[in-house]
Amino acid sequence: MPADSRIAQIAHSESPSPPLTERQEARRRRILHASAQLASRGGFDAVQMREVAESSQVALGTLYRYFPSKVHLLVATMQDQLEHMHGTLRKKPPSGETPAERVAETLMRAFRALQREPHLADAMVRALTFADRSVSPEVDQVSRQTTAIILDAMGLTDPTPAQLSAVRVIGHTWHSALITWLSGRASIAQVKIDIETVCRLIDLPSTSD
Amino acid sequence: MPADSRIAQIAHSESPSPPLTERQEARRRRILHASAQLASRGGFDAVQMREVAESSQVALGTLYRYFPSKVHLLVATMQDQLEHMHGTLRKKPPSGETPAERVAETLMRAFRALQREPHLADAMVRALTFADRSVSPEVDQVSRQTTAIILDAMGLTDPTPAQLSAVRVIGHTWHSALITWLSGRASIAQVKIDIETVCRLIDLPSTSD
DNA sequence: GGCTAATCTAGAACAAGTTACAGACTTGAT
DNA sequence: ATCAAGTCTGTAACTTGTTCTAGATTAGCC
Repeated sequence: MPADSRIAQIAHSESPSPPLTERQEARRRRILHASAQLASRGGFDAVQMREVAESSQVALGTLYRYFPSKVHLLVATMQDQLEHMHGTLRKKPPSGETPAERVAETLMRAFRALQREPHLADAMVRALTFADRSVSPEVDQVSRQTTAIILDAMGLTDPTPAQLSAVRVIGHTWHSALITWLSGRASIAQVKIDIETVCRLIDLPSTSD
Repeated sequence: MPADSRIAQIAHSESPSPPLTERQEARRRRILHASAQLASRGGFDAVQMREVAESSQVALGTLYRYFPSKVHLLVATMQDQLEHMHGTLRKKPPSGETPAERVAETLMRAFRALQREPHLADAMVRALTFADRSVSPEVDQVSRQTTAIILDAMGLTDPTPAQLSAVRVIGHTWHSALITWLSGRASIAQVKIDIETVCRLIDLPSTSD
């Protein structure tokens, strides 16, 4: 069997892969840091694999061993940032009365954070939606993380299927609205309205049948 | 002034550009046809510019004069297909009682059409969400077309702002759900549920304030 | 028909993602 | 300390999107 590509899967404790050594963990961090930094400068296009490699002091081949494609790298970068954001959001829970208000508040807070680094947001979101099947596990992980953030904001531990569907739809809207904003086709105000609109789904009485 | 790139804008009667000659119109059709054909075979990756050029019997440079990038080409392909689909949908209007039902029915019908050519759908949708600012006008046109289809299904001629926002959110959900299906992260059943869920927004009493 | 500007063709050249490979370095087991 | 297996490095090659160029063709106009 080829000795290759065992590291790539380790990232998000899925399978029982051998743990990374300290130096490997450090390499991985350097790479993610370089990726985020380059992305912050010029978005998706500015994250060039050769530059990431150089800037994180790693050979190109090594970079590819850790992240098997540019999209993998950027999705991993997003996971990283999302974790960070989830932590931040936890500290100051939303203050709204209803679940819908709290979710909208949380998403708008996240949105404002992204506005501070629009290029980074661009790189991550474009990678996410451009990802093909080979990145599905990683993208799915991002979805779960997003779902967790929304459920957190709702204050629910045990959602019904109808609520889960509403949460998925909110996630859809969130990503897609973000894209329209990033590509200059929607204003911040419009994104806000759309988020508030979709959040009303939460307070809806669940369907019967 | 550079004589270049006047053709590219003509596609969707926006500015008063000189009309295409017959042979040019034919070239344009050949290119779009080749693009759709290659996309049907293997999705986004299978649409290779050199192949499109060869297959439509046009020089590479000419291809780029008509469509300034691969994404432009695929978005134009989508416009083309959408027009076709809008025509088809018009012929058999949805039968549901409420606007929400009719919209859901229409979208599911469109979804079934896409399922017949999943690779083509993949190529078009990936291009659409990957498009950067330079493609905004074209992407926007696709959005308008989608909006028109949804409004048509609702049977509305003069929507309120709240309804427009609901329609936008439905469009977001539609695109994003499509992507999750195309990349194998959601089942057809799940897409159906999400569409039905978001369509409930339509029948909601409009917000005051 | 002949002129001029615009367009088209063929093909080379360039850019960035990805792969391949030979040799140096680490790691873990003995 | 030594050996084998696995990793990392540096570099070249390959692929596909995109750009460039020189020469042929076409379209509109006299």
